[in-house]
Amino acid sequence: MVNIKDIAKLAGVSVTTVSRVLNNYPYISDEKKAAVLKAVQMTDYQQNMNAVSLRTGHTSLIGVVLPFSHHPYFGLLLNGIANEAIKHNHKLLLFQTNYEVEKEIEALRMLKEKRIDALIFCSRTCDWPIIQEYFPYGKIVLCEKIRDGSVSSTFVDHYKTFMGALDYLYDKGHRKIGYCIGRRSGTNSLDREAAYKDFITKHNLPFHSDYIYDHCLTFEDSIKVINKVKESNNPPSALLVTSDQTAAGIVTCCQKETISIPEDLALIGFDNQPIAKMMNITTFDIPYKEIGKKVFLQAIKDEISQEEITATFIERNTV
Amino acid sequence: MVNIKDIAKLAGVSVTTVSRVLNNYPYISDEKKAAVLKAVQMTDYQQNMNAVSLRTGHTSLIGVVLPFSHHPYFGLLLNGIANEAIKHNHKLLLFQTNYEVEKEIEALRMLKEKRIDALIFCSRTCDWPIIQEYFPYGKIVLCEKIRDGSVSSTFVDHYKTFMGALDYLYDKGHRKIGYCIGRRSGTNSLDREAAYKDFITKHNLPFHSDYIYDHCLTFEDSIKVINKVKESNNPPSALLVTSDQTAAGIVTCCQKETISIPEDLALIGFDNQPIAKMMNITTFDIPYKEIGKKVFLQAIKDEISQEEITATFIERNTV
DNA sequence: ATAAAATATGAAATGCATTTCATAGCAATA
DNA sequence: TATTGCTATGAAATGCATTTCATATTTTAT
Repeated sequence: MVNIKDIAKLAGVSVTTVSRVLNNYPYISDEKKAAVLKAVQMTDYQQNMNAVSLRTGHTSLIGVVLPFSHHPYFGLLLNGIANEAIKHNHKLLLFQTNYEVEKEIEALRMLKEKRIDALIFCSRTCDWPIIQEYFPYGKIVLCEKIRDGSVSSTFVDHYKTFMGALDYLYDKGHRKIGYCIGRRSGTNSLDREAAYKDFITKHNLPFHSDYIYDHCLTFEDSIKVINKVKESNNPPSALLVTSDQTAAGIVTCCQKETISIPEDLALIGFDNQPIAKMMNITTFDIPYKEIGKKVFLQAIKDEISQEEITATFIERNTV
Repeated sequence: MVNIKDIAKLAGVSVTTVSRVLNNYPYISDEKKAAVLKAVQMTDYQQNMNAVSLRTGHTSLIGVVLPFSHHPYFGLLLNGIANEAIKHNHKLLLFQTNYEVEKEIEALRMLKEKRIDALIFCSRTCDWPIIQEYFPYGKIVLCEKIRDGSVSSTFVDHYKTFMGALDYLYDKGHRKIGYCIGRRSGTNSLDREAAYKDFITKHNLPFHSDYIYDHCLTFEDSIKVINKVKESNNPPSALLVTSDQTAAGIVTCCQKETISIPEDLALIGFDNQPIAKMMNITTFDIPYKEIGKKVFLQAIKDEISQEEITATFIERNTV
């Protein structure tokens, strides 16, 4: 394999000059530059990026942590990040964690190993202090609201959004409201739970723990929800569904089960995915690609910043 | 930042010994080993993987090329690859190409730059000779049928599968069969087109170019299909839909439009996604996670191999 | 008892490119 | 004219860890 030394010899210059040509250093005579370029061409030379990274201390690689990539939520986010990465000539290292802490730590460790310049957490399971340990080793960016201003993040205020949705349903007359969520833990989920609890307290409504439907991520997860709703002798009259996929599934299920929407069951989805538009589901538009873009930009910037993204309510026909 | 030299000094041994301890070389006295480990612990030392990679020539990084990650097809494939990568202590570098050749070449270049050990193409746009150029620089694995045995691949025989589906529809009495596909180009699409053309030739059926519906990937892409079907004065009586997402969308559309399935329009989907089961769509099960797993294994193995994956027909209610 | 094999350790070479330092000619400025 | 700034180039140091040699001490085998 040909290296910079070979090029130098071939072009009759020093390795310094070769390096300078390769890195567009301005003060090089045209002859030497041409000679180097010719040698590169002839030998089909390519820098060894491990050597470059060792020397310069950075890799143009950004880590992305997400539990799985086959859900539209993460798919879209990843898409947004990837598109922006391309623009800035960075590559992405993917860490699929299945929500396992050990995998998240592995990703963090790669900051320390200098294999990545920064790390984006699309979602996390590990505790905050673990993340903090790795602050010295590179930029860490999250997709959740951060109390202290210690790291950059781009986030949707889920408390606010959830409360807005709940109030809307309340105004429409609903008193038995439930919600479907991907997982109970995680900052974003806890924020929504807090909103839900504050809401029922505010309006003096009874708390039904069975109005909270867990593990709702996909289209088919709706089956379990509708089965539970059918079995209940006091079912909710409205559901907040944190994924449009599941909301669409619920609509489909209800058609089969002759549960009419919104009369028997009102629905508010989240994400404003194309399927929600197609099925006329009232939802919140959340610009995931935009979030992906922002989060990437934060990852490559030196300054720490917090960006709040607003979810916009889209009224359609399921309430 | 503390390096191996610092550890050596601290532990009172040579850097060689430190390296050996770190790499589990067998012949080290217990005292020295303990001293090194203690120094590592104390200083929170972590190897610089760029230096390791520079020296050893490999990175434990595998590149994955795919057009986009927000479609279940690629999401599932990626998931399968990622799960297997974890088992083998490898990480994935993601190349999202949007089917652009330039991006694919960038991915290939990273083999040459020694940033990745191998490259998996989930889908490609670039021509074969371009790929061939990079054979010397690392293992390349594809998800398509390979003529010559020059690279490893895991693939579904789409010609065979498509022909099987067409024959099935023919036996059921269908003579006006169309199909929905993601893109017209690409080996897999061309294989299906070949099957389609051979099929109509075999049965002496007329070729309607408008029976081929392009750009069908997502649920909502079904709208265009159904609109075209409605407008046609000689619409197909059956459709092969290469993505269950789109097939599910078609089912949903048809419900609204009161086109009854399978009477007015028969449907065979592909992928056997959960949504197909839920909506009772006749489809082909294609084990994408399994393909992902295989393809990863091929990427880290030295030998070249070709693995054919069989798509299994699942009869449900849309034919 | 002696040769061969196993255990244990370190100095120095190596992988490859960037960057600092040093040097020198030439043009612009004071 | 003297001084500063720009252009141009290369030797050597540097980033960090692995691996090859070289060497020495113990064991084991013959």
